[in-house]
Amino acid sequence: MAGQRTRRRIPEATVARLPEYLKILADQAEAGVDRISSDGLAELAGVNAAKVRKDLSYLGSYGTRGVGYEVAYLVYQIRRELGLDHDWPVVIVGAGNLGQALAGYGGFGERGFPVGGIVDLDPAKIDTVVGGQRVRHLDDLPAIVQSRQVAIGVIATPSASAQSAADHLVRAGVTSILNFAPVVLAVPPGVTVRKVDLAVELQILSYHEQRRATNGLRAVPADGARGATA
Amino acid sequence: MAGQRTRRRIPEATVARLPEYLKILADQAEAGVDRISSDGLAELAGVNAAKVRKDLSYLGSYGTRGVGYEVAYLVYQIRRELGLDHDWPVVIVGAGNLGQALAGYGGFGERGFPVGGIVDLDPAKIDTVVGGQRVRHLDDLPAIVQSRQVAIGVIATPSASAQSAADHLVRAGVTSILNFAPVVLAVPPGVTVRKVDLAVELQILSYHEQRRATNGLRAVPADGARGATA
DNA sequence: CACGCTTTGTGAAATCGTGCACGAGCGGCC
DNA sequence: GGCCGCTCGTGCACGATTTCACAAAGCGTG
Repeated sequence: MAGQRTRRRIPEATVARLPEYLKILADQAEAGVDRISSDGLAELAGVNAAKVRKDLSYLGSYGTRGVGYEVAYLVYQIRRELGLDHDWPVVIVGAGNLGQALAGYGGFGERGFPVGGIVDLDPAKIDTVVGGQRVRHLDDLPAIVQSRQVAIGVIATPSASAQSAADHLVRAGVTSILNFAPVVLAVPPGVTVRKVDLAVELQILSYHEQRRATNGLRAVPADGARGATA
Repeated sequence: MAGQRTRRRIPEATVARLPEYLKILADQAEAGVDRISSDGLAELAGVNAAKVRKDLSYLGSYGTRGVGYEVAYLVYQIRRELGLDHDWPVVIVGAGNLGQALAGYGGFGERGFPVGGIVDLDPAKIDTVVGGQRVRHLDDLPAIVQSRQVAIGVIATPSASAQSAADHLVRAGVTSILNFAPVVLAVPPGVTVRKVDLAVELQILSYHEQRRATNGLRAVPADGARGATA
């Protein structure tokens, strides 16, 4: 019972799908569904049933042959594996348009990532209140990170300041960064960075549109989550 | 000169990197750099040089051996391949927190994706002005899509309305969707969907944090754009 | 004009991810 | 208690992607 250690290394592709499964399973649990088959989950997630089984098998053998998976238990196991059995406060760097929207968007806290602080450099923004948080000066970053045990930083600054923001975060002790600025960050080994770039997403869509126009009218499912026919 | 047709099918993984290269190259061009080697570009993009060469080779043989690539020409070719030689107006569905932030964020227009319209269902939001656009009723969607030749829709609604938003978009003639709602959309074949889910990104970071805590302190680069040591 | 240095473009090998097919295990029924 | 039907877990083949390694091809120099 004492925290079974992580069994094996989970492939990155699987890790990227687990949150999706988790969301669906949590919804199902709320809707009163007790059990689900790999087929059922696959349909809801828009993926192949074999993939679901293989993905879940990395967590352990938590299914029952002939029956399926117990939803609640699966939710528990995925949460545990993803480290979602406790909250992860995040600190947002940059209280501009995007930073404010992120702080104001309640979705973070609900899903286990409460905003532990917002910092900025602009004196005009400091001490204003955004999403229930008082904006503090960048210099306070180390104190915020220490006191609230923040491990995840969100960069919502203009591109030009993003690298500096990353440096500050790393120096303050943050080891995971979600970067919204369209620049490639340099960070020391041991720090994980993920990037979200809306322009990139749109440009990928543009490619598919362009291709549809140039060649015949061919269906080209995109890489991410693709929809299935209803 | 008359639009060389697309040479081959470009792998999806490559398509996802081209916008990154494009961004870097455009920055370099602006900084006055004329030529760049696969090595140089690789370093700036945080990837392997061979990968850069292979990626670019899908566009054609636009490099000069012993010299490198001409930045301006590469920019031109990537833009052409991605279909960025003209603007792609987008329509935003949902004028809530996120929709407003997206419309207000100037980055879209600058990068060739002007906001061609915003629609919502809430009478309280309709006719308010967001990011220079008057919010219109969802019923006006077909008219907006037709008149402005919109091919790309952005879903910024609550989860519960996302599927309905997608249905409206598809019916209005949109063939590419960028979905910010944390749900799997069902769309007919021929429609491309990409999903951006902040909670998923954070949960992936959480996994890596959790793993760092459980096992030794091991460096685990994430899937997306990872940073290199400075 | 030939040589050597540099950097591209690309086969081939290695790795990673996906999907199929099927044996194994479980619950329910007779 | 044994049989049947269902669904998981997984070995295997396949396809996609990454990486390596090197021949081909410019460019500058003597």
